[in-house]
Amino acid sequence: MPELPEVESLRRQLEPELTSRRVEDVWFDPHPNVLRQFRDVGLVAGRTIGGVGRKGKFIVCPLDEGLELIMHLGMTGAFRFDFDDPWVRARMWLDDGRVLAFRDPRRFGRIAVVPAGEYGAIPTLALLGPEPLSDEFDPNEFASVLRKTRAPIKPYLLSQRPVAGVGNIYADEALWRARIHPLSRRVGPRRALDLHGAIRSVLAEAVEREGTTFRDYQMVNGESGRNAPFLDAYGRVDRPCPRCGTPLKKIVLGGRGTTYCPRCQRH
DNA sequence: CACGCCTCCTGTGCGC
DNA sequence: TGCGCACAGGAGGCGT
Repeated sequence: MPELPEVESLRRQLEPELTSRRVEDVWFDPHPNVLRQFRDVGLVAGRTIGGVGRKGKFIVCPLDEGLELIMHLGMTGAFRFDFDDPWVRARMWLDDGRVLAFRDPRRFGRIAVVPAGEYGAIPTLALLGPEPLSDEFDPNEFASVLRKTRAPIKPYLLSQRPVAGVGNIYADEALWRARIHPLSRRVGPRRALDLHGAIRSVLAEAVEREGTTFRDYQMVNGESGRNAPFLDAYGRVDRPCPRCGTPLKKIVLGGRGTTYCPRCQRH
């Protein structure tokens, strides 16, 4: 469930704690499914963390020696300090005596150490679209990209290619706000501009509220994000559309639950 | 080659 | 009460 606002909130919490810290040692769960998700994690031992950045849903930390630490929370990933339970999949001992724990019950999270900027082994990061809250997310370019695809708009948004960081919750929210049907295969320039604005506003508001806690997402201190009560579409099947009162409808699209307003969001 | 479907994993909540 | 099952959804991989 962590999408851009959740990952950005975590990044902001981790940055003051991790910047300039040296990683004394690292441990990770030898479970085969964890090993498949992790790549060269041992290389972080002895390295100093230069900062905590973010690209879409990936946390990207520059290390010395020209390396980068890439962390992705998957569905249930979380960071805690000096924390232990059976779902901790990795630990990093820091030079201030604290231990950063990566907790991930479902083992969908990923951690990798790569040469800085070399993302060939991480395809979604290599092909990542523009950062939605930065100037690189250009409305006209977005419209032009949308014109070229024939995929239904929602799964296309989830691919991370037209724009970075949008997941299931904020895709539903942005499409509802822009009044676009999630199955729409043709999003013209006018609607593309609406969607561009909706993505920006939905994400920016959620960042301000430190993310949406629907199930699993927790901040570094264990607290929940405050955005859930402000959701208009996601998770509100059969409840009235906040705009027109029509009961919201739920379909499965690309294997994912999708909630939308059958009246406001037409094909 | 873009697209669509399946898989990975485990906790939760529902109906019977 | 207990069981079985659908569901939650990140990204990767593979078939068409």
